[in-house]
Amino acid sequence: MSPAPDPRQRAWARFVVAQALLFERIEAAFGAAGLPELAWYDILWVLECAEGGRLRMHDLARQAVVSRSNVTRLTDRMEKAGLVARADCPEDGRGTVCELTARGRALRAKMWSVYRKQIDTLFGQHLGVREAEMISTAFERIIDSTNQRKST
Amino acid sequence: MSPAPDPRQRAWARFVVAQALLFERIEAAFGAAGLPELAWYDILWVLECAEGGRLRMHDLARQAVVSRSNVTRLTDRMEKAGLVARADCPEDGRGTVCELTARGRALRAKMWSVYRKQIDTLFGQHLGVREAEMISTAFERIIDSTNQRKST
DNA sequence: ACATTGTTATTGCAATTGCAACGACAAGAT
DNA sequence: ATCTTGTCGTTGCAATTGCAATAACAATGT
Repeated sequence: MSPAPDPRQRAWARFVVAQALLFERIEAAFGAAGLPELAWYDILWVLECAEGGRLRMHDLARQAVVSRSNVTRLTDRMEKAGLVARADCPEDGRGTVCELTARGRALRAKMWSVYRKQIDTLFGQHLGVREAEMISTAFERIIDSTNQRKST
Repeated sequence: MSPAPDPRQRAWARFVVAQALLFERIEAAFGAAGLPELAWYDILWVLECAEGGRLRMHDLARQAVVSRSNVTRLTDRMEKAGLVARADCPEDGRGTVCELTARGRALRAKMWSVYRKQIDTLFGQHLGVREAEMISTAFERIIDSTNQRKST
């Protein structure tokens, strides 16, 4: 899919390559700074956005776009590192809530300083404001369309 | 990074989420059709684009945006499946060339029919032509910028 | 109350990946 | 020719991931 004739397929091709290259660079930057991988950042960020810094595993998985079993292993390791804490859910005997710790918040802030620089250098630097806004709205449409299969 | 104030950071946030969701769906579609994973498609496509359907491992890894060791394992499995064939490189005693087989071409075509539908449904469907063109050029700039560190 | 069905989080296991180290060869200097 | 230095492709090993199966509980209907 290199000389794709259709502009939409062409856009997809660039999207795929850019994605691979950028994540590679970002992971390298985290590694060079002695910080954990991007997946941990995502978990920390989703938790920090949540009411009370806590979320049930199911919701955490969905919002971080990670498989159910994967979020279990991920939070296992993060709990060992003292970044999150798990506790039984009082409203649902099956459930578990995952809560951000102070240490988790601190690490996310530290990771963000590295992440932000990378996003700017590798991505934002090459976009005009109008372009960035267009990409936001377009991708938001795309994201919403994948979730439309349960509402109504 | 949800209510990101900066439009570029907002664009990045959507980019990350869309990427995860779309790849998840596409892999699921391949799996449901009894086809291999997307990584195999990428390798097949890069080879098919190459002169003579053959490429040295190093170039294959770079063009498919895969680590060196990973392309070795990937082509190991694909060779066992009869999709590619490896041979020593005549011009360089260290090198290995990886060549697409007829079976490999056939599988790529079959995978494309599934892949194409997914790209259209999940991605292209939600973009205007102007938007698609803008995304293509913007991401091309981004891709090019990551490679600029060796020329000159 | 009870049985049935669905959901939640976890785990075992196999498969995949990244990282560092390796052997084989090429390229350039002396 | 020899010696260093760098590159190519592969592999061992540890870590990570996906998939299917599981136990525990919720929700619904009878």
